[in-house]
Amino acid sequence: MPYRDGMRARSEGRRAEIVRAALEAIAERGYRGASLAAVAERVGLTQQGLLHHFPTKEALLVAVLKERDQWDAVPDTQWRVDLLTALVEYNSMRPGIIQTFSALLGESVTEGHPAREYFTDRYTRVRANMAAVLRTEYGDRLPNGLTPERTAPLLVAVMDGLQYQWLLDPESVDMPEAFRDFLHLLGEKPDRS
Amino acid sequence: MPYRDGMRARSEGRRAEIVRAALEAIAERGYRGASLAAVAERVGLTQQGLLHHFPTKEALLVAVLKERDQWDAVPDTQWRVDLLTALVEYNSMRPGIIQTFSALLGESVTEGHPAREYFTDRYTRVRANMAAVLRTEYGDRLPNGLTPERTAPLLVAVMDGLQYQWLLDPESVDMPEAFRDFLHLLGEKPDRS
DNA sequence: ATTATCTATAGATCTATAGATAATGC
DNA sequence: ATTATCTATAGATCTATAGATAATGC
Repeated sequence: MPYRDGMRARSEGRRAEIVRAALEAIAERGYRGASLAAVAERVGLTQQGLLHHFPTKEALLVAVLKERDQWDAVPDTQWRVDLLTALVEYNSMRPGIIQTFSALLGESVTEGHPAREYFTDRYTRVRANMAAVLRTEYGDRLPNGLTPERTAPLLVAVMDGLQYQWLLDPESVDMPEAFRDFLHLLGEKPDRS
Repeated sequence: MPYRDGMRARSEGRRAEIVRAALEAIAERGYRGASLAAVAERVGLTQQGLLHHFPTKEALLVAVLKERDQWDAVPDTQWRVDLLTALVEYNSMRPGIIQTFSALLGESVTEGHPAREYFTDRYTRVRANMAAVLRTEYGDRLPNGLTPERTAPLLVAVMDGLQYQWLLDPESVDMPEAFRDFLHLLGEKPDRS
């Protein structure tokens, strides 16, 4: 069925362009501050033209969040602590994306924000996933005695918190180094062969 | 000079009321999303009445940030790690305030946000201060070998990151417990008597 | 006189709907 | 026919200014 696929392919391409533009606009002004017109301008459309592809502003946000899920799409079962280090290093090379989602996270704690549920669910999932990763690599207790479940929220908190400090002052904060320091704090991994 | 003092006292009282209302409005909608009219309504004023006390929206934000500086106004030299634990416990009882400043921090990483410089400067100061606190209590190296300067950004990151997780899902995240876990990770303090 | 507050209003936005026009692909 | 895009526009907001009115405290 070359017709339907052709249509979808072209349409999806346009939509992808728009999502990319939305990511940039949100990085600059947050979700509430990013107008549809500003996003549209980035892809050479009028605001009404954009609404042909996403019927509401919220629909566009949903697409942005869906896009985010694609990224660190290492399958949940294949995460390892050293991949986290690599992820932080990679992140430190793309401030734009980090800025987008740090701004969204900040906004999402306000009442009735359309990304609130997304982030709540995501953190629940990520904490559980990180706990599983830690258990695989350290066993039921880390060297310092903490359980993986108690350590996971700290691991996630450090990643997020460092991003804010780094975005505000990249010269003063070496994010990857700081994250490695945190892993060092967790203690040496036991030999589990 | 009872006249001038009287005037200032009454005026300052009104201004303080307005700042309090602004803190609440920002917690609910962020700075960009909080309209002057919404703040004014909270104190029974019209939007134009409010502008008599703060000539612009940004002037009101500046007052909000100034207020923030008053709080953890333990003199820089008198901080101790166990006061941090108490602070985190105290914070966990006032979600409103934490929400206000978590929302502001998130917004502040976007371009040209009026609180950006405030937060940049604040984090520089807080990191230096935390490093000094750690040095006083642990000496030049923590038990795990990290210097106070390398540990300080992690300490700050954990506090901020935990706040987001806790605001999004207070049932699932025990913020004070998690923070104590982090301090445990730093290792036992040496006897420095 | 100074201070606090109000009404009226200008001038920008912003999201979303309605409906026209052009292009595309059977 | 379907899809993509545009113009026109409704209806809400939003910040800020201008200027009137009332209250306060010498």
